Amino acid sequence: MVEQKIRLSVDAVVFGYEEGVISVLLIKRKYDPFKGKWAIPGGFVLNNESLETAVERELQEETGVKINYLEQLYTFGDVERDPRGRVVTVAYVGLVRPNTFKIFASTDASQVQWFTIDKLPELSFDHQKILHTAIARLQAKITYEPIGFELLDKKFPFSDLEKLYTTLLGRPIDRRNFRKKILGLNVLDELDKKVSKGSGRPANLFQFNQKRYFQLKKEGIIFEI
Amino acid sequence: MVEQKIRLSVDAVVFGYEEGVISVLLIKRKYDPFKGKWAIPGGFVLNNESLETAVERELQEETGVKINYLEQLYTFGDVERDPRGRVVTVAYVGLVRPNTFKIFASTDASQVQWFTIDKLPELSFDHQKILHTAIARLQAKITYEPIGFELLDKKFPFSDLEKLYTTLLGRPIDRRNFRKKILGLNVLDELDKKVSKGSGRPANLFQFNQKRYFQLKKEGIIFEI
DNA sequence: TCAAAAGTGTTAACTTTACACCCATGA
DNA sequence: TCATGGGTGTAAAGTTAACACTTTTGA
Repeated sequence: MVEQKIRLSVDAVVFGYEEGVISVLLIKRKYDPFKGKWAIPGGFVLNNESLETAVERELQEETGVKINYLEQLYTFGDVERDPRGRVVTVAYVGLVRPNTFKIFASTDASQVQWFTIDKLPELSFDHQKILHTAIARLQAKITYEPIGFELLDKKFPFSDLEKLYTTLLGRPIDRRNFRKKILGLNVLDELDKKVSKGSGRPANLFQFNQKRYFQLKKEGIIFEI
Repeated sequence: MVEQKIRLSVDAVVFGYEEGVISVLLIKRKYDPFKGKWAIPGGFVLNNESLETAVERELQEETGVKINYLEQLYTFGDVERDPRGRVVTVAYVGLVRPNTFKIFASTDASQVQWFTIDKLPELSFDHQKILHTAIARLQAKITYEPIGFELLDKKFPFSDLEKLYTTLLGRPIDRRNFRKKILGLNVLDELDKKVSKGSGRPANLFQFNQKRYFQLKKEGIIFEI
């Protein structure tokens, strides 16, 4: 048997949400191949680190993000996907709260930038395919797992959640029905605090109760929009 | 940067269904590590083959199965999952019709055998974890994608489908409601043929119309049980 | 007092569930 | 003619969808 010459990398599609806009974090590549082109952050896995550790390390190194939620997306292994040779990459989806940290470019990245998901630049490797797979996963997943909260502040007005879902699903949502449904799931705690956004009636703040969610999930109650 | 010493393998959890029983195909390992123990079929990816090709090749080599449906499951990359060193494996789920081929053991396998999924032997590596992930995927997926048909004969009596779902979901199904629902999805062609199983009224045969399914899927109609 | 965003219920349409008897065949 | 599995409809319960006005605040 010939020696295996496959290298393994990880890549992370990191989504952030702010004010009705979903963005993806991309880096500009400092080195060849695809020098000067945009790419999903990622890199080679070290011999003694888990895949998740590798993702977090690469993200930290290249961009400075603080990952809030991370899940494996898919493994891309086409023979010709990397001009340097055979590189198989395990792609992840990450969710972050962009307002809780400052991004910076470092190591392999000459720039880091948030891109609105409907104004993406040309990407390196097969990263467009990966990105589209990730967007599809995110859109599908928010309808059956409570991951939307990972994109919002810990305490948020209900309208933020509604707007997030409107944006991600790409269609309007009936406010009354949505509120009824979500509150009926019993995983949000309503706080006493209120917050006002410029003008208009101040909104009550809510907080996702993960503990209660896991409890309910164990009992077979499912989250579904 | 130190040289990467990670090897990449693929593994396939192959499910078959016959007469109310879901089985998994396992091999008995011919060589160390875990020599003589049961394992999911799989092996190392060659430098110039895609992951899917690798799965199909390994399955063919070790067991002789004819894969009917194959989908990527998850990539398992724990540092300590293989005693030989760092091996990351991309696991797949395969569905087959066991009555359409003959299994045989070859290359790394000293035996190949179908195991009912609730009478599994002790497994090598982290294969138990992989297998459980695969079972969960199969159970979840048959409720929102028409993959159950891949386990049945091309032409099947409705009761076979019903029994398959009963088995996989692990709960009884109302015959009338199930029939209404499935036929309402409009993806089954009713044939003129009938088949009789020993005694009782002969059943009409049905056939899954994949073309129509893809058509309907494109139009946004979703398969759901 | 006006503009802006938050909050709130009811009804009709639709979907899901529960349920039992007759039919066609082979032994 | 009996045993066996196949085939069929209806009504009640539950869920989803449609819809508009009042409240609270800041300017």
